[in-house]
Amino acid sequence: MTNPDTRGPGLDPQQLGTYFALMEAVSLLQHRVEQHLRAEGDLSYVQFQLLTRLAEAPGGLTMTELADGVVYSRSGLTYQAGLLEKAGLVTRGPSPDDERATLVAITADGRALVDRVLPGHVDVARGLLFDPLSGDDLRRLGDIMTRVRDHMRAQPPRSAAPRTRRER
Amino acid sequence: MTNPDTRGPGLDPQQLGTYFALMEAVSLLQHRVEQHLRAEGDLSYVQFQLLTRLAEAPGGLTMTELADGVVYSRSGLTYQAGLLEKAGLVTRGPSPDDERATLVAITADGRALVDRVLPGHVDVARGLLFDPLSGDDLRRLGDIMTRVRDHMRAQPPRSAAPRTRRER
DNA sequence: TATTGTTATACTCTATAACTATA
DNA sequence: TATAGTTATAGAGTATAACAATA
Repeated sequence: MTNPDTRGPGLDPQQLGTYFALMEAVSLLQHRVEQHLRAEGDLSYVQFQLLTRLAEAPGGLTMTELADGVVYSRSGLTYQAGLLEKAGLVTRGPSPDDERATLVAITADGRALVDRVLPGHVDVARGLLFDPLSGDDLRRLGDIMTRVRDHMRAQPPRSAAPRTRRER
Repeated sequence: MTNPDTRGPGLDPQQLGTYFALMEAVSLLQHRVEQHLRAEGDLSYVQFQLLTRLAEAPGGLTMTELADGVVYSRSGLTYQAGLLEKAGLVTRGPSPDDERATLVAITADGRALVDRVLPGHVDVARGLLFDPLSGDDLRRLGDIMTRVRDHMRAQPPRSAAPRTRRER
């Protein structure tokens, strides 16, 4: 009957509550932010992430560098980069350093779009996330989430070698 | 050139950093958690959410109640409920109170699956989220995110009446 | 008339595997 | 042989609109 008392250890109710509150809050935030980006710039959040990352990389990034941390598959990035290129927001070209690599760079239009969309984007985040927080809450949350993010980045992808999982 | 000094107000660098750290950390967390749920119980996170919600609703929930907070469209819920029903994890039947409503209830198999998957699920969350946090961090994060979630729940869906957005 | 839910459908996104080319 | 990237393709998920039934 999903009675907390009958479950094993490792299910600290406080951790569970914190975890669920975090996941629900961020899900709501993501949804609103996606709606805003789609309405304002016809962008998904992933595309927005790629553009902002490229906006801070003067010389452009290779596909591998660009994918890093955005988590998903190579082909997924190729797909997204293709969309951004078609929209004129990025360019793709061969890398001088490594003939295998593709260098992706943001265009002036891409920068303009980021600059146009970012203020409203942050307004949405502020209205939902920062409104109910004090200055001290904000500092603490920033400190906590920065540590958590760095910890997660350092975690091995859970399976650096599980090659096609055995089917039986 | 996306120079912070040339952007309007409302773009507090500390807020921005906190926001991005939060979004990236939770994205990574979601990804890992989805992988675990898929491998362990052949469930998406949304399906897991629906099941856990139903596990705490003795008499079952109507589709509308079940959808509430999970944000997405009616048809999306019908789709997911159909999958869960096909898998034998929930049942759907008419409501005695309102002939229009569908009552969704979790089955014994559904409960068993939740109970089987939850410990590992929390293990993943603990390894990624709670590991780098002190007890005090945890309390504070729980307090903050609970307030934020409640604030977000209270926010009007941004447009309680925007009926098909005018196309031009 | 408004609300509950389903269906049909189109579309976006993601992932796997096979493939090409360079290191 | 390993790495960078693309392509083909299949599958999951989501949203919109039209619809049926009940309040």
